[in-house]
Amino acid sequence: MNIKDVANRAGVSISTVSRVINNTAKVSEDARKRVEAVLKETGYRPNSLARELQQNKTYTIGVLICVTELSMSSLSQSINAITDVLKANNYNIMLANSRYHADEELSIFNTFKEKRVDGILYFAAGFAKKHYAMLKNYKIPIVMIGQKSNYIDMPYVIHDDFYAAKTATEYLIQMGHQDIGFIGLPDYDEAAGLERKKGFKLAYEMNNLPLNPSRMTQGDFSIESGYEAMKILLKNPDDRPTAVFATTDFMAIGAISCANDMGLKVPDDISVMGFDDVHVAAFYQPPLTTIHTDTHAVGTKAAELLLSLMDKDNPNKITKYVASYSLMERGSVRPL
Amino acid sequence: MNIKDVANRAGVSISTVSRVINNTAKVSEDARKRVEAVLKETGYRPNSLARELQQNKTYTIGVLICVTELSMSSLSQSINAITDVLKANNYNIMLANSRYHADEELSIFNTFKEKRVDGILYFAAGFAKKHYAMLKNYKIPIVMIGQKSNYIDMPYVIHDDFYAAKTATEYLIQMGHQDIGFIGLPDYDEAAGLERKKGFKLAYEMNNLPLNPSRMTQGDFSIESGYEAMKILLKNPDDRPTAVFATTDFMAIGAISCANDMGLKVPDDISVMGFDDVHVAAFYQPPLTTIHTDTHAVGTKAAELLLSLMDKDNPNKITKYVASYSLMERGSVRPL
DNA sequence: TATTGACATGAAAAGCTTTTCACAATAATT
DNA sequence: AATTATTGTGAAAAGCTTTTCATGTCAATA
Repeated sequence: MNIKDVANRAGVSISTVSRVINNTAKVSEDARKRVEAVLKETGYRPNSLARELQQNKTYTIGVLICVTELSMSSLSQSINAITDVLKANNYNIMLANSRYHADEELSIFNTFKEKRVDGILYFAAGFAKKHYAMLKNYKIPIVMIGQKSNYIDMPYVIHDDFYAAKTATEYLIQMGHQDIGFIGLPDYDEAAGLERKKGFKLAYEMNNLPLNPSRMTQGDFSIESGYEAMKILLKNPDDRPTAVFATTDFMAIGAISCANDMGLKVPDDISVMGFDDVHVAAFYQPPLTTIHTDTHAVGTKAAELLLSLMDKDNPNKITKYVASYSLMERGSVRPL
Repeated sequence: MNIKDVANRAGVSISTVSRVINNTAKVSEDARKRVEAVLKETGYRPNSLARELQQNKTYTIGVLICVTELSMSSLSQSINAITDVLKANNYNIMLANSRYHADEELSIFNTFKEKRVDGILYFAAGFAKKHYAMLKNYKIPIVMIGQKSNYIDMPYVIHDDFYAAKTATEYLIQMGHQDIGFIGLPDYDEAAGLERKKGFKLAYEMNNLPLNPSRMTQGDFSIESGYEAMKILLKNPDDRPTAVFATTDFMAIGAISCANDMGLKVPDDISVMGFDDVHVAAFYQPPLTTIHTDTHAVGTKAAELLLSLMDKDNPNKITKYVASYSLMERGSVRPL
C-alpha cells in the first residue's frame, strides 16, 4: 500500500494525495473528501523513508548517552525534558547508549550519520582524542551535555561542577570536618569528574587544609564502586576521615551501605555527602545531603539550543549554558 | 557527497562502488583499491534512508516503554540485554517512552509504522481496548513484554507475576505475619499489577486468612506513591499490619521512608517486602527483602523471539516465555 | 580457429515521496 | 468580447541506494 494505490482508489493523481496529506496546497473539496475517505479506509501511512530521503531531513535527533544502566544514571530527568521540547517541535528521538565503550561511541556517531539524524545531543563522559578527529568535520550539529571540550569548539550545556563541588566541600568544612575522604571519578580530560575534583581541592586549599593522598579514592559512578572506595577509606580503624564526599549519589549510597556493613552509622559516626540529587536520594536512609543539580533545565536548554542551531534562519545563537545548583541539607551529614 | 561522487572520483560506476561497500560481488583488485581510497579520503557514509527504502528493511527495532522516568524503572537491565542481542544481529534501536499516556502510545505505534521499523518490543503496562483496534492488523511483528493480552494473540515474554507474588506472600505468612498490608498497582486489565494482586489474594485464601479491605492500598510504581500508601496503612496507631507487601521495590522504598518518618523502624517494628530487585534494593537501609526477577533473561528472550519472528525462513517459532524468579531474603522482613 | 564459459562492469529500473512546472479550466478584469 | 489572473490538477524530476540484466573482455575448451 503506497501513495499510488491511494491515488488510484480515490481517482486522483499522486500529487493531489500528497497535498491532502501534508496540507501543502489547495485541493478541491470534492477531491479532498475522496482522498480522506480512502486514507481512513486503508489506514495508509506515508513511508517516512521516502519522504525524508526527498526532503533531506529526518526530523530525528540522535541522543547519545553513556551509562552502564539506564536506572543508574542521573540523566533520566534531562532526557524527559529533552523529549518534551523535541516532541513539541515534532522531532523524534533516537537514543543510543555507548556504555563507556569509546569505540561504541564512534560507531554510534557513524550510525547517526548514516541514519541522517538532523542533530545530536551528546551526553559526554570523557571526550577523547579519538573523537576529536571524527567530530572535527562531522557536519551534523551537536550539543554536548555535561562537559565542554577544549579541543574543539562545540556548543555545550553543563552543570557547574567545579563550583558545586567547591560549595559542597566548603559546607563540610563549615560543619567542622577537617579530614574529608573523597570518592572521585576517572580523571578523563575535560570530564565533569575532573571538575568536581578540582572544586574539592580548591576548597581544601583555600581553607589551608593539607590534602592527604590516602583520602583520595576513585569510583566509576556505580553503587558498587562507592562501596569499594569506602572500604579503602575505612580500612584503618585508627585513621578514618570524619566525612566523605562522594561525587555521585549512587557512590554515596554505596559508601553508606559499606559504612553500615562495617558497623558505622551515618551520620553519627561518619558523614557522607553526595552529588546529583537523584530521585531516591531523598528517600534513602538517612536521606542524602547532596548537591541538587538542575537536570531539567539542562535537558530543556540543550534541546532548545540544538533546535536553534539547526534553524538556519535564526541568526542569534546561544551556544553555552551553565545550569544552576543548590545544596540540599538532609540527613547524611552532621556537624562535628 | 553521495555514491555518484565516489564513483566519479574513483573512475568507476555506481554499481561497483556499491559492490565494494557491501561486499556483495567480486570486484577487481584494481577497482576495489581505487574505491577504498576514495572512501577513506572522503569519509563517505552511504545514506541509509535510500538503502532502506530500496531494500524495504530498516534494521531498526522500535522499543516502546512506559515509565515516568528512566531511572525509576526496573527494566533497564532488560533494555541492556535487548541492546546486546540486537546489536549482535546488526539491528538499531529506536526507544520511545509513552510515560503512561495511552494516546501517546498510539502515536508512537504510528511513528514506528511510518519509520518502517522491522519489529517492535512492547513493554506494556495495561494493554487497553484502544490498542486492540489499532494493533489487530498492524502487520509489523510485535513482542509484548511484561504482560500478555487476552484480546489478541500476541507473542509475549513475561515474569511469573502471579506465582512470584504468591510466593512472596506465603513467605511473609511463614514468617508469622497474619496481617499484611498490600500496596498494589492500578488494576488495568491484563497488567502485571493485577497478577500480583491475584497472587497475594490466593496465598491469603489458601492460608485461611481473612482479607481486610482496609489493608489494600494502591500506588503507581513511584516512590512517592509508596510513601502515601504507607501513610494510609499506618494511619491508626492501634490498628497496623505487622508486614507490608509492596509490589514494587520503589514503592517499598517509599513505604520504608514513610515508616521512618513516623518513627517506626524496619524491620523491627514492621516488615516490608518488595518486588523486582532493582539495583539499589540490595544497598538500601535496610537491604530490601524482595522478589528477584530475571530481567536479563526477559530482555534476551524477547529480543531473540522477535528476531525469530522476523525471520521468514525460520519455521519453528517460540512465542511465549515465562521467566524465572527467586526470593531474596535480606533485611527488611523479620519473623514475627 | 571457433566456441563456450567465466568474469568484471555499467546502464537502468525500482523503491516511495515531495515538489516544481506546465496546462487547462474557470473567474475576474478591461 | 478579449485579455489577464486565479485555481486545481497531473506529469515528471529529484532524492540516493541496491539489484537485475545485458554487454564486453578475456581465458579456456573443442
